Amino acid sequence: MSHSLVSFDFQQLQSKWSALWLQKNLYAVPSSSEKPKKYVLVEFPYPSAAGLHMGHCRNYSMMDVYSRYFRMKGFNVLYPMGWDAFGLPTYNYAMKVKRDPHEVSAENVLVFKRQLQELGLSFDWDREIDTTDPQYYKWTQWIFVQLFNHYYNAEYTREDGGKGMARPMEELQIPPEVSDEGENAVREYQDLYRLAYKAKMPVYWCPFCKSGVANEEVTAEGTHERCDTPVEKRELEQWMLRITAYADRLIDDLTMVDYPLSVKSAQSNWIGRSEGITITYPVKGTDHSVTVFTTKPETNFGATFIVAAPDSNFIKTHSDLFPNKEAVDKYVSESLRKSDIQRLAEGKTKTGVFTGMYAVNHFTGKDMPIYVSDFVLGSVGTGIVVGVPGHDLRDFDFATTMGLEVVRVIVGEDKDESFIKEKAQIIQEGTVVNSDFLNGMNADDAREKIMSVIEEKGYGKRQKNYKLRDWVFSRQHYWGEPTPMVYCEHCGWQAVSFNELPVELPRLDDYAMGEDGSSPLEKAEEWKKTTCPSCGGAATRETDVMPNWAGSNWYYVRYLDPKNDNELVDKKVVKDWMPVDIYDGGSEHVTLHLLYSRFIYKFLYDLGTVPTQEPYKVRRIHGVVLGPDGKRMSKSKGNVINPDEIVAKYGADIVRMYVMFMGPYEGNLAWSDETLNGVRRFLNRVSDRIVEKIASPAVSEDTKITIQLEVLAHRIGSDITALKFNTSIAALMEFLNAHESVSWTNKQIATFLTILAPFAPFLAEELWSQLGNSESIHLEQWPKTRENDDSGTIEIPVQINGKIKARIHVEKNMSQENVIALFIKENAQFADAVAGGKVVYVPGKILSITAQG
RNA sequence: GCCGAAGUGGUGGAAUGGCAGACACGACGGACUUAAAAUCCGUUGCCCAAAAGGCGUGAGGGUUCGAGUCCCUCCUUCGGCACCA
Repeated sequence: MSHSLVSFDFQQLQSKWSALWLQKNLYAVPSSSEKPKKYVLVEFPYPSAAGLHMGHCRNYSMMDVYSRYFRMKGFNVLYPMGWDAFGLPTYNYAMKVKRDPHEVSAENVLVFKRQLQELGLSFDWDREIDTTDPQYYKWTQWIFVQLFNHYYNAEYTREDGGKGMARPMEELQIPPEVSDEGENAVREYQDLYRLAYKAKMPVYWCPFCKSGVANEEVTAEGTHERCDTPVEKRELEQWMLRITAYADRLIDDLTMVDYPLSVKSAQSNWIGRSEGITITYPVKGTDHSVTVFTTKPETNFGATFIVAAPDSNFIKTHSDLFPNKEAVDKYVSESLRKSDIQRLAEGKTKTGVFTGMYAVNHFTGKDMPIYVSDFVLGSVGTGIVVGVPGHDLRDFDFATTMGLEVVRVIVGEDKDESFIKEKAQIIQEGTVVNSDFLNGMNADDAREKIMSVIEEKGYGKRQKNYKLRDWVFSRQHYWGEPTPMVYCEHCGWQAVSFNELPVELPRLDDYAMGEDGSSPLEKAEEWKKTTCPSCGGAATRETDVMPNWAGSNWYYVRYLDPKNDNELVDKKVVKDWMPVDIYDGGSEHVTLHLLYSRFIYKFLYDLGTVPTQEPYKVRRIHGVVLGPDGKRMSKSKGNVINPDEIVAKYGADIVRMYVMFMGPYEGNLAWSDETLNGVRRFLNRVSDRIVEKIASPAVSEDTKITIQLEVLAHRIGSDITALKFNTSIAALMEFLNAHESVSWTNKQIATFLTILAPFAPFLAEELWSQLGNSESIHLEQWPKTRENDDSGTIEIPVQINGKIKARIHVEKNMSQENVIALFIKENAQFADAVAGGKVVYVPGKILSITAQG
């Protein structure tokens, strides 16, 4: 491999300096310090067999510059790294090559670590964590046990004044009629409230991964987001986490954090809170009733029918009463066979069957026929909706198909009461009509009014509804944290006691998943056998493991105290460091990982383990490095750029600076060898010119260069703070372009190298030592800064009626009067314009004149 | 449909309401070289032969001495959510 393209011997520099930095443990971060703290977090990678991706290089390099800058500014900066090694890719790969995932994972970690170290990233390796290390997952399991041992008291007022808190199970009030029935009844009652609970329910199942997957991991196309296989639904008994208990806090606390608006809205869309009311209508001729949920009760005078979902409880429990039972049963069994995806694919034509029963509208007294239709989802609200065809597009479609009455109850300014489809919606700021006591009110007031009436008369109750579902937390895999639960015939599910943690993953002869979907751990007969923590009798271990999110929910807390064997984290240490000051990551994690980790962190907050309500003060979303063809890099497209090859060819400094220079932080940017060449030329010039300047430094100081260096230090500092790494590098280039042909003093050379150091740590260190320094440049303070050069003269444009007509040289601090006088002296032809017009002088920027007429 | 982001040269992209196109790539011309690579110098938004001049930040309005930037109305692209009641 030829180095002739690079004018410095980067291989020699890298091996020399990285060895020395490691030996001196240059980037070790003390847990406590007089300095202000800054916690810089990047998403930790799963170490796949393919090695580091170019995207990792870019993201970690950018935040490395950020960390190095703040270190030089006097902060105690924590920039840690670890391994999210329980990822599915590692497991799938191990299965493919038929090896123990432990071994494969350990090898991958070594490759990743070597690659990261070669890039000169300033991680504190003493704090390295690995989610597959039993000393780490001991605490992942501990969190699970705590979830099992707590319930959510939504009425509890916390110390911070907020409402709702996880409380120990012992505090849960057991109704007397339950405790009268004995121990088993009490246990069953408690199980209904635990934050981790086992439930048999239809869950998505991935036939490729042979495992259940969370709703959140299924794409809109109905495929598993990890492997793109279409998912099925199966009934499985699974551990669930009651994330829904935290739904309000997960939405409301977004006001406490600085995330991009798009991220906040993705989070709250995902949780999908809607506020409305339930209404219970009597079923005509029976003593039964039907309960709907609606967010638009002000339209209730326009309600003309009721529709229940095929899988709703109402249909299940009333089917024998329906006059049209036969037709209903047929429809229900047909639609239950269809998947959600199928139903949606069948298009907009609504189908349904009349049950033969009627509900009575409280307000109009009219009979509303009760239908069953699959456009209503059993899992949403009460699984039953009230049809208001005048103001809902779906209801309108259904009414049209079934020939049902349409009543208009809200009109816009045009007062048009016709029933065309386009008008079948709520009119913003509309006026209520045809609605008795609501007539003439605007829609918002009418909603409040009718909700109060509904509650007063006992027809229903205000309620919040969420799209968010509880989190399926079981996977039928091998490569995950064992769920620390045992099953006892007498005592039911019991948590493993603290001194038994961690429950280690047993080694197996065959790690493959069972064809029937059973966990590979089912085969660990000896491991499965255990004793019940409660009665001491024989018990069996849970064989499902946790999903790959489990370890990444809380890893940023463990970095603070990675070797603590007595607590998840030391109380004082976590108080000193949290929250994370900036969390850099990808857009693919803005819903799931962010939501899950915020949930678990809030739970830890309720336990008193962590000191703040939110884990991440600032979240930023970096862009993606695309292949040279502008598409996402992938093996199958053959457009993958391998970091090892590029680093071997150009060296770490050039690669680091190129990936930052290629475009803005948040941009998705195509790889370009040509642009990389520009950076290579720049660093060659830096090396060549600085070596020359060291050989013959200036004898007397050119203060202009000194001032320009101070301006440069300021500009780059503020650019780095704003994550504008591309323009920082442009500023370095501009400076060298302007001053490369003259000699600098040693002091000036030193300052320039200090500013360069965060970007090109190896070359800067080398030239620094050639300058005669024995300590590392990376322990230097950031140089003196100056906001702008306000000495000397400057050329400014003169704008007349919006057009540049002249240029004048002015002193930077000259007054408006003097500038105008100077202008007229040099440009007498504009004297009249100035005298009769409006004149604005923006110091150092522009002189603007607007002539009259 | 709802929510969010973004539209600037041949390309990636700069620009606290103040000289649009910084910086870099590419292209063209030149120097060096037997030649290539590497390096160095010059030109490079568009129109016009050039100068002068004019036109230019998706479109159209507006605010302002001054708008890529702020406001209104559109268009287009990308991302997220979606028969969510």
